[in-house]
Amino acid sequence: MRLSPFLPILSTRWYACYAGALTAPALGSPPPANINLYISLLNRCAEQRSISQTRRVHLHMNQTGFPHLSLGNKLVVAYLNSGDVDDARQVFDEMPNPHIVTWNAMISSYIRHKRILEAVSMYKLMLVKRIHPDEFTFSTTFRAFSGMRLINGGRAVHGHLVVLGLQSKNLHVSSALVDLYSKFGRLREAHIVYDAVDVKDVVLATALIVGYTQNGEDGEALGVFGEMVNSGIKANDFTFASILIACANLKDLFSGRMIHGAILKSEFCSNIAPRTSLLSLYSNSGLIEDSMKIFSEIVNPNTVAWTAIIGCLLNSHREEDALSMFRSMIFSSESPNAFTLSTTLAACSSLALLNQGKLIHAYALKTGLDTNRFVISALVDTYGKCGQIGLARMVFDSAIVPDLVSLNSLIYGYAQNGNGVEAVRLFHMMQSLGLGPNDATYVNTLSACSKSGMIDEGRRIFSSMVADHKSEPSNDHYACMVDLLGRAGRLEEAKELLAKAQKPDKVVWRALLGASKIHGEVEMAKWAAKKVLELDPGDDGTYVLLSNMYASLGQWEEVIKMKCLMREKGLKKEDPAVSWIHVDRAVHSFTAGDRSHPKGVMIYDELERLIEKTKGMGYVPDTRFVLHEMDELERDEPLFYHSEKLAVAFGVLSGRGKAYEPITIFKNLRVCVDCHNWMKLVSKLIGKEIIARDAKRYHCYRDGLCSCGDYW
DNA sequence: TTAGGGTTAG
Repeated sequence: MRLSPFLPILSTRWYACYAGALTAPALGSPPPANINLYISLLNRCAEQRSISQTRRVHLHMNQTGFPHLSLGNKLVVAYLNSGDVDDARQVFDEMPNPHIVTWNAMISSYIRHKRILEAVSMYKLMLVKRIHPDEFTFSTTFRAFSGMRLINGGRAVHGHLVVLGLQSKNLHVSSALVDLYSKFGRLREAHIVYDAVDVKDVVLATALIVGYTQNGEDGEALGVFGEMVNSGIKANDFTFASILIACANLKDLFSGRMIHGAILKSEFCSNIAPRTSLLSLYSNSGLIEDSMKIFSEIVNPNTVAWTAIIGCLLNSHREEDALSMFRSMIFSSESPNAFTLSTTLAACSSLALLNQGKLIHAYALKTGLDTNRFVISALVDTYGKCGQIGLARMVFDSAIVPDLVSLNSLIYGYAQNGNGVEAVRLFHMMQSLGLGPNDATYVNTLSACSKSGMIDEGRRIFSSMVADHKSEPSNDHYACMVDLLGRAGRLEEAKELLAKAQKPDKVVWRALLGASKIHGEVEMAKWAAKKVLELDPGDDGTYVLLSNMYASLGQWEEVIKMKCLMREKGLKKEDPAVSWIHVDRAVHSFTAGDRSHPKGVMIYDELERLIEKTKGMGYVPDTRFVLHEMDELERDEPLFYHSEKLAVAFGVLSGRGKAYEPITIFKNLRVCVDCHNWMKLVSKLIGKEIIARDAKRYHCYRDGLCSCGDYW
């Protein structure tokens, strides 16, 4: 048999395929057009999802001049299956009368490729051409409107559905509609659609359950789940994954454990989604070891499972473990996504690990995840908490669309870094960025005013919050204002303001207690402490705070009373003060009077030397704070050996002779007044910047001054 | 057709 001149277009295998279908190929001429041949070829192209073969058959059809109009539907599907929506559309547009199935295939392909706008315009084109949509059209179009976040468009399509009388019975349509309304928080409407279906199935019920959990109505989700089980519908892995999230949000360990049992008995016990939800359930209930066990039983964790376990560790304040889990993930076959990066950045932010944060930033830039708003916010937060407010600002400015959370983080960054003026400036210009303040914006801005002593500005913002937003200030806002006024010594004014709070919580009273302590107002401190303990009798921090205040005033009998009271109540002591510093890729931590470091002798020598030199510059030890972080056993240790001083001494020792680099130390509690004064002088003495991050903020000491302006 | 993981504040 002579080969056809068209053979190069098709491979031998394909030739064999059509040769078999041809009855009598004419020698020397193109194969005759044969509809059955093309149908079989196009079916095969669609099955094998092969774009190159689809193009060849298409070309072949053009070359033979075969009118492919009747084959258009097949050709469109072959292109769509091969992932080429644009070529499919071209063929589609040439067809005089595409089949409804072809319209639907086009719409759902656009959705699959996240080209939602085109999906919706396709639906509109259908209406213009007076093509009657069918049930499949509706279910895909609802998904398109849901993806575009256009509730009104979706509603209008719902209207068409009702007009055509197709609305109630079809499960696919109803599920898509429940999903659409749920995504817009319209649970009442979602539930009406759900109720209208007589014979429900697991997908429909799961869509409603997910709607409720994603809108914070977890109790309702449990209700729908109960109804579903009672009506004999069997849950699948999607249902289990979702309902466990409802239990996790409600911290309903009892129901969660029952569902865990049901999963173990089901065929879905090894599926990853329900297992991932179980992780979250146990983590939310404070059972991190159970979460770890479940994770360890997952054979090949995917990105979601890795992210979940990193988040669990973070929630349990095990940031170091969260980071090492992230490293394990990098070595696995799964790649981090935006969820993973924002979670991991939160761990970096919490530990103020600048270099780790920068590595993740680099990864985000490389993978294009740097445009994700969650990643941006987490980066702004991390840089802010690492004292790199310039970088935080750069990341914020790099966002194409400004985002409220990242702006809130930036405001807080400026607050922490002692630039209250810029924080307030940002607050005032946010409207021009098209962003409206939320509760967190006010908390952050007011706390910026508080940290920078901007009393009048804080007052103005607080009043404007009520006037402009007509919202009642929350306890958090009252706490900020009490803190602002109290720190500035206006305790009576703070007390008057507090009286206006409808139902002040312990956060508000603790703000007053803290301010009273700063100003040595014993009676007010006692009153505030009493209120805190009424609201939370187990608040050990309050006992410690009172005890420290008595100590700073030299009222030792009261100190002893407090300690006895704590012992009686079985409360644990406050966490001991720890300071740490990163040197040569290792973390070196110190507690007060700690001599356990291998270079202990050298560190103490260095510290003595620094203290002597700074005394010469006017350093006078402030002995009021001796007990601040000392245990009874260490009371005889001089004030000089506070943890942050040891960390600074080690930093000076390690940095000597090396290229310039600021000394960065961290402390788990707030930095003490004496150490604060001392570090200012050390920065001048050694001609280097000292950066100290304490529990609340950053202090950048340079040339004898601190960025906080001595107000923290 | 339905699912699980994410950023800020006191």
